Amino acid sequence: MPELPEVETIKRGLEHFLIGKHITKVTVKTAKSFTGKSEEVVGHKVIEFKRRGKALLIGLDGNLWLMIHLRMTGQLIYIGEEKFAAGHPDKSFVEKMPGRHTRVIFEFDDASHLYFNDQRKFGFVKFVSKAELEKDPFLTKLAPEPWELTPEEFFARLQRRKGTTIKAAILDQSVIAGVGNIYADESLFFAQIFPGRKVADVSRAESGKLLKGIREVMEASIASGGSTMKDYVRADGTKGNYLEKFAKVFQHDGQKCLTCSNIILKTKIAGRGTHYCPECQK
DNA sequence: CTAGGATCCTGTCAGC
DNA sequence: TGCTGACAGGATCCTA
Repeated sequence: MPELPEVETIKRGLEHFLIGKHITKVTVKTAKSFTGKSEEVVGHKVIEFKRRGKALLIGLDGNLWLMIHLRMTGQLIYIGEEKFAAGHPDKSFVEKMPGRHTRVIFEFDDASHLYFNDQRKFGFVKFVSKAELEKDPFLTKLAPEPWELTPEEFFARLQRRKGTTIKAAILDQSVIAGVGNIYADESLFFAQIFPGRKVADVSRAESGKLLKGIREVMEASIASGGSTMKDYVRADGTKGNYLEKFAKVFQHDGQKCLTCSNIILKTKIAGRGTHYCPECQK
């Protein structure tokens, strides 16, 4: 579930807390969730944070990296003097750690902890050298970030997927990095394009508007803090939903379109639940 | 090569 | 209440 804006939010939160700290212990509770020799992570210092698409990259001294992908249900929870939780928003944000879905635990030299939680075990932590990271198949296939793609290059990359739907095309990480199901639906609403339209029928001008939509929707989400504990817990203590801050169609099926008042529909396109306005999107 | 469906895994919810 | 199937903010693998 975490898409580019959520991972960016995590990156900004964690770099604030972790840069300069040494890792003193790594506990792998679920073998599937960790690749590499976890005992060799111990003793290394956190140097830098990067993000590529939906992948979080944590640079350690000695040219070593931790690559983390949250996939559908991953979340990262930092607990030290302060607490920071982001990723798949669920009640673990406010529960005691480790929890039922905790897969990997990192401990730091100030006794703070970072918990990698993942209900469905699709996500992972990989410990690799710089050389291995550069050869990682996910990263080598990954398209440029939305802000690094020119409209011309975006249009050209879309043409590689001419026979499929526009929604399937933008979910393809080799076309544009970081778009997932929420931002696909939201950006297609922004661009007034029906998600099931064939790529071949999307004009150059429309693809330009779509790229603009992807950027703007993601920027709005990042500005609001992605999905974090802050969004999950409202000031009055009730459960929040960060989607309400920016989503106009995602999970709005049955509700009125904010633009035209027609009812937002939900269907299945590209194998995914797809929300759209039948009046605004053609 | 492309497109689309199955698959990995666990939990929740709607409908009998 | 208990069961069953569908579905869930991802990416890869397999088949046609």
